[in-house]
Amino acid sequence: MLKLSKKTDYAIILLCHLGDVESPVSAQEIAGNYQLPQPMVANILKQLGAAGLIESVRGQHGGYVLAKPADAITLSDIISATDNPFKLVECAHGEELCKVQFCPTSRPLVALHRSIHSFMEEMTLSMIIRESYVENPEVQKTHHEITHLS
Amino acid sequence: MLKLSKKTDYAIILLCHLGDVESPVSAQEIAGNYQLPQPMVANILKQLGAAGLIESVRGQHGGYVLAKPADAITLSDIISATDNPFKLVECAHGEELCKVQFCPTSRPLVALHRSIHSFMEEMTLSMIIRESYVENPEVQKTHHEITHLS
DNA sequence: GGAAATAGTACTAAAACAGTACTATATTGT
DNA sequence: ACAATATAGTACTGTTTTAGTACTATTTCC
Repeated sequence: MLKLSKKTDYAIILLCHLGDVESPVSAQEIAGNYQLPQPMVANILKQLGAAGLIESVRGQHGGYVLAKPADAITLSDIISATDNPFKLVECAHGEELCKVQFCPTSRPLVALHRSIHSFMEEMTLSMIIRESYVENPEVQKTHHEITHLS
Repeated sequence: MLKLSKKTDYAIILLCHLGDVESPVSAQEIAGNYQLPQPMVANILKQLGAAGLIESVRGQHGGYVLAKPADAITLSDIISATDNPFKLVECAHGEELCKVQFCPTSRPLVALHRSIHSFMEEMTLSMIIRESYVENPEVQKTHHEITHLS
């Protein structure tokens, strides 16, 4: 089904959190804050670090901070880091068939793919954080007190 | 991962095909045309029929036709028919937690969900068919000769 | 009645996902 | 020095989802 994996789901939450603070935050701290399984959170942060979206500080008071401004991180970046790069469809026929230059088998989905992909390229972390406040205009708390809902 | 299931992938192809013809087309005919497994195609057509997107004609020269104009069928409709209705995220915490009225856990994703969902509501089958021609401006054949590619 | 089509539903193997576990390394504080 | 607390890297496993198949019943045309 067309839905975000929990990994990406969590990753967005974690990144929103990191976008609201300056000093490094540990995996344990975030996991506790959102009641998420600590090993899961730790793993996702590792992946986000490996993808270059966040930077790590090792050692006793270590943790993670954003590696770049929140408006330089796109939804596409996040999905690429936690799942594979976004691909709306796979070639449904044999691989060899679809590697020919002018594959005769379907292009309607390519247009769709591009539309959604460019949407994700334009949707930045800062926009996500901003929209979360708009959703809760009456609530005046820092973002990391607001978590997620389906 | 955020991708269409093969079912939906195929469904779009099938619907594009039906959008280009007037008389009923059988599952076998379509399967042969696109080299797709016949039982799979048959099953998807059944589902699309149950969802009211296409109408069936039973009997020897039966088949399927669109139940409504191609610009009245949205991508959202198609996904709802073949997979479940689009839901970007599930509640990642316990179900009981997120059923409370003002769930404190995250709303950034709700905004995302709405954006993508409205995109899918606006993307009609006729747009998909039209864009497939734009993709292949040099090719002047009926659409059902053009299939799909990842 | 036979052929060819849809209707409905149940089943299964393979792949993806979610979550856990373990070992190694780095940094801080005492 | 050493204990505590953190990240780094990676491997493993049970569960769920997906993709595809199979079977039986019904409808329609010839």
